[in-house]
Amino acid sequence: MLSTKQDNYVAIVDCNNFYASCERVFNPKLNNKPVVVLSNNDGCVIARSQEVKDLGIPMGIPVFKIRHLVEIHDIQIFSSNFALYGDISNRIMSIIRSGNADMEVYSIDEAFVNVNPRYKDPIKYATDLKNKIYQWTGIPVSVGIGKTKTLAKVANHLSKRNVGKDNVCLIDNDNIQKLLTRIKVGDIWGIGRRKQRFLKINGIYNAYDLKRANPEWIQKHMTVISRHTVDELNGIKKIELEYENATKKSISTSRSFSRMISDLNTLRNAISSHASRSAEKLRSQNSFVNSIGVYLCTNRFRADLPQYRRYINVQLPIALNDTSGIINAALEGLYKIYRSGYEYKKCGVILTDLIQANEVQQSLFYSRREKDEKISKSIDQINQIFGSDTIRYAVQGQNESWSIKREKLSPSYTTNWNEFLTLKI
DNA sequence: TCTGGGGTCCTAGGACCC
DNA sequence: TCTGGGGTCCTAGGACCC
Repeated sequence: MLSTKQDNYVAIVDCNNFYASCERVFNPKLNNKPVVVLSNNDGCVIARSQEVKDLGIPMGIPVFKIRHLVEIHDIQIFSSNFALYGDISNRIMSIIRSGNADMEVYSIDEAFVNVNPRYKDPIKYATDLKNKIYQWTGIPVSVGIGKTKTLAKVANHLSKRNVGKDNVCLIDNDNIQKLLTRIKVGDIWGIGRRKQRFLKINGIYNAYDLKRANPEWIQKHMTVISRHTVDELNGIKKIELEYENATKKSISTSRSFSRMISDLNTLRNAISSHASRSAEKLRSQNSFVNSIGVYLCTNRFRADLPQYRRYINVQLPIALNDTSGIINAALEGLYKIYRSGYEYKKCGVILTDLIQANEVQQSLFYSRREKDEKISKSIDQINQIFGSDTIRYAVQGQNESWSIKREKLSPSYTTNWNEFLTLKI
């Protein structure tokens, strides 16, 4: 009988310390040195090289809390450079795809692969792929293999702890009990802090305990998602690979400010810019939006200041995808929720209830809308050629005093002609 | 002084209806 | 004075992910 996809092994290819590794590719001096990459505004640690993990520095910690360690250990700090990481990610995904793989790009640094049964030896397939990616891009990856996505993720977790061989680990019937026993329940894909706490209270401590739990009981006391996790640990595929590049169901743009903002005018600039950027993302997937959410909030870490946070949804009379219409609706929301007398730290725009262009109903305003759409499309084209924000709406403001701080940015080695690496011969 | 951003999915609970 | 019950739909908020 022909093997079906149902029986195939699933592999997950996961880049090791991805952003930190990207910084190293073009700057070999960083090899063997501790490297961290920071979030927007150079706020929190969002990527750590192995050396930094070994120092016990946790993910997400604000950088000001580890200043002393930075000094002592000469930690190399970088602002996040998503242009660079995105480009390297695309290269890696192309390499995986070039092996005729059925794959799902799961995140910027991870891909699920349906291991074709013509690869008689999944471990060899994974090892070859891993070596090729390293050779062609300089990025080290780990591969986990199992009968389901959840088991592949568990195997991947183990592969980074030197289980298996050369950063490749496969879970099969022979080793599943031994390996799952070594995984804490909170390290399973889909089990977060809260579910972990609940499971522990009920005597379920490791992945093998959860594998043996009663699925009905889990569904009743947790969620259907958690039941799927139990099934997947038992080798029953419940979470399918998504081969197509799915259109997004919501689009959001938000930023923390580099300083506190109180005045409505600056908030208007920020909300307009986020609305404009969201509209671009919307058009890039050929969608229209029916409902626009706007929110703002004060700094929750400043207990000494009055706190305020509010979200509002603006329902549109007709679906839109033009920038000016979307900015107007977002500002309408802003005016409703803005209160003076607060120091705001962050605001954002969320487009929800999206539909594809062919589902849009015709309306009386059709001709007007068509014109706005054409304008937006032209702006997109110009901005694509001459750089984003070459053309923008006046309400977005001239100066961006609210915008982000990136003081430790590495060059965009691969995406900007002016910042290519130059070799001295 | 300084604390990220962008997603998906589920559920509880309110509104509304018969 | 007593004050139904069940269904659907919608949404805000939570949990989780990277």
